[in-house]
Amino acid sequence: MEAWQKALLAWYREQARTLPWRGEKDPYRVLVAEVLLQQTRVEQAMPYYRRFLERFPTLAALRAASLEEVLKVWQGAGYYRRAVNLHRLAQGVEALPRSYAELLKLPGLGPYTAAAVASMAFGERVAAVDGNIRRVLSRLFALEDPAPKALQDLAQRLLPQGEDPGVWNQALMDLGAMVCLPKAPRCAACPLRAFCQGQEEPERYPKPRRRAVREEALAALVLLGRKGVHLERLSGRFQGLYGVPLFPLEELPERAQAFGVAPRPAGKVRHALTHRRLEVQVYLAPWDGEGEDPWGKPLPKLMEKVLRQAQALLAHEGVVPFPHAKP
DNA sequence: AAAGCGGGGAT
DNA sequence: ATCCCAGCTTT
Repeated sequence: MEAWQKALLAWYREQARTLPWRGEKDPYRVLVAEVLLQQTRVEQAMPYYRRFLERFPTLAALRAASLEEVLKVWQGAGYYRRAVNLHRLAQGVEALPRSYAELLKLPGLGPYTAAAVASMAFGERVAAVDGNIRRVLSRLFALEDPAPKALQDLAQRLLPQGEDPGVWNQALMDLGAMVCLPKAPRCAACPLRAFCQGQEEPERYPKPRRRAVREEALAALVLLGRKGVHLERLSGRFQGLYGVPLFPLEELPERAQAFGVAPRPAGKVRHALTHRRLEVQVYLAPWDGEGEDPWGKPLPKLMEKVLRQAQALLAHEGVVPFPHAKP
């Protein structure tokens, strides 16, 4: 083992974060943690991790649950396809496979998650490369824009012999999360400062990847039936969750005609996604149908905003359209 | 290789 | 306001 590797492991023994899934060996629990952590901050994932495992403590419990129950627990965590895939995975396998290659075949598991489960739960010697490790290795070796495969190969070569690969992967991740920060890295406190080729200009490694944020003009149609509001199961964006009809603003006339309603404007709602700014005009119309109480359904945050907007207007007019307004 | 897919915390 | 997070899937 090289000096810098020993230095990192020594630092990790002292400074490791204490997290609910640290030291976890149950592959199902590791899997749930890793899927929740995909593009999601540790602090945000934590409450979902506890709630999800309390409700679905085993793969069998998840298999026995309905998709809607699973999405209800996932509500608010974002990237809902993750929950759909996790549920589908539970239907598809009796038990989790024990190798990286087999894990990689499961829905929703890519190179990172398969490697994380294989190394942490099964001790397989495979490097898990997440955003933290990409940044740490880019700086350590002054790589401006390493290709994913090159990075994976590099990380694999760097795995120390005779060390728990799960511990090693997590040590690199903790360094990225606590010391080798994206902006304002704490190089003075870094156990690898004597070995780092990028510390003179850490902001240069890795080169930031920017994507344009685009504006999108949408309309949401809140149809008020006899018992509540008309809900659809959403596809594409917010896949699997429920909400009122949502479509490009210019489609409003044809959509209204298709439902046989004459909607009136009820204000607008803004919602930000990672690379989209949504401006949603809310429209309201009485509707010849049943409808339902939306608050018991798994709803994306955007739909909560839309429904609150509609409710606020109606409350102002003295109407209570659906029974249990969310507090 | 690039785009689509949530939500929220840090700066 | 912008960035980016223990990424994956589809095009």
